[in-house]
Amino acid sequence: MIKSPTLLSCGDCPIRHNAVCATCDAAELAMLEKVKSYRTVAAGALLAEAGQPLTHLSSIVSGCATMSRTLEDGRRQTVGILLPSDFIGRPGRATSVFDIETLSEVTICRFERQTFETLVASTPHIATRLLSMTLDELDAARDWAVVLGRLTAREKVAAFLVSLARRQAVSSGKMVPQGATVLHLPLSREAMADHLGLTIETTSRQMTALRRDGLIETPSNREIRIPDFEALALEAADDDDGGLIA
Amino acid sequence: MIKSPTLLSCGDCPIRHNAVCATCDAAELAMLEKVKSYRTVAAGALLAEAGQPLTHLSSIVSGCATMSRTLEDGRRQTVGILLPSDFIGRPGRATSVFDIETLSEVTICRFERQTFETLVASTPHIATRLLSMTLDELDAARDWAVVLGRLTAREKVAAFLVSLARRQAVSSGKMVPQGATVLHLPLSREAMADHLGLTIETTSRQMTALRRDGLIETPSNREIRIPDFEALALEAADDDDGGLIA
DNA sequence: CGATTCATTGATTAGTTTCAACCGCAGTGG
DNA sequence: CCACTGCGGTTGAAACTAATCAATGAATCG
Repeated sequence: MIKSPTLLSCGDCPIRHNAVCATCDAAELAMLEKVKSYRTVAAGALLAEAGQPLTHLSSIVSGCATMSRTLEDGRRQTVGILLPSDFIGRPGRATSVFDIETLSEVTICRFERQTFETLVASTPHIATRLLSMTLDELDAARDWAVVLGRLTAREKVAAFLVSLARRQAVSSGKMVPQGATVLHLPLSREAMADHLGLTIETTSRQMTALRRDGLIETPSNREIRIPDFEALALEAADDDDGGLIA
Repeated sequence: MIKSPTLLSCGDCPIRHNAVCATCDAAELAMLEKVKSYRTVAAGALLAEAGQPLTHLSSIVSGCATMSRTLEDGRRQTVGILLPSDFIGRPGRATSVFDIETLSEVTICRFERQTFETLVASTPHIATRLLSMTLDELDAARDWAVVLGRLTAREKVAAFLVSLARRQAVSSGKMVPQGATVLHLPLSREAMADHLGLTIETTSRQMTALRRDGLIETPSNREIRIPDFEALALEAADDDDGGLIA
């Protein structure tokens, strides 16, 4: 399950400019360098479990994971898709509130909780960045509440593809997807359904419907081509214009 | 709409120990005192509008408000119920992402954005407290996603009453509601429905059903008596035990 | 007292879930 | 080599939950 990590210096780190360390200067990076450690985990692993102690805080360096909660009777809701530069764990709380499960092989950059909390307290660059990231996540979580509470199944699926396309566009440099876009789906239909508050079947049907209507093409199950991004965004009913407000 | 504020010193402030200023010392309070101003607004006022500039950040001192978004076609989702000590506005962003609407007469303690952001940068006690509050809100937003995505109408209504009872218990000193509890509903059925992702009619029917089943009593439309809090919590299916993890 | 607003209740409809079957593909072992 | 099995995904039919449409009741306010 846990593979030996590839050594990486912060300067070469792919999430150097997006993660919690984004605004750190050279001296601060040197401190982080001393206390960080990488870990690579196979797909399907539990990085954290609801109610269980979480000894390390970490950033996703590569790969994809979900944050979810499962009710006693088995109903599951995924409350977040974790992609590179996303943060795992909650400073100031010793146990995890959600399950964190890897969807692909995932490499994380981790810090022992106590060490990290000391660092936050003593390094304003990190504290400020953490606050900013947390505020962004809060906005995203509330945006998602609108999707879960008020959109139809078709709109939910469209909204999910649109949000994923936006995140992949951001992390690959170009800020906003436009016109034709190709999208790699890091999730199974089941994981999508868990995030959308739908069943697998409904999710699949809506994917089929979007394909039938020419809004998406599916070269393979995990690849989506969006011929006209704006048209798909329109299906999502969410009047979010891409979050360019900042 | 805007009434003349009652003068109040921070030491006497009802949210002194719960708001963003909770961990400030006397010197820090003195600084806040100089730059704060109170404002009291009638029920039904818009404190902020999605997409519009938000010049002040504030804390709710008394009263109740909702944070919501409305889609072009009129569908509305409330993403948060704001009660005393809750924070309004997002440091680092000049415009509001949501509508903030008062449900009752509301008094807020407000700070000009620039001033507050300077204060956050220079006062670790405020920055830390703000981070901690934001993290709590993030957890709450994600918890609510589970409600919106996976609970039935009956469970949603029960979950809402349970969460409101918990918040009112916390703010009135006792930490956890137990046995028989009386609850003041600051929201109309419509506001409840908007928060639950349901229609007014369904919300009303589920209230009736919970009353029929003896889980709640309704002396008036805005008053709920919960004879057995644990029984109601059980109806909510949400295995949250009250968030005592902190 | 009529008008208005908010809440409840009933009947019907629509959208999503549930139950079930089937397909395509990859891995496995006779 | 190829039937067998397991898994993820798709599709169909029936069941069910919540939404919609419509009417009534209760409370508040000029």
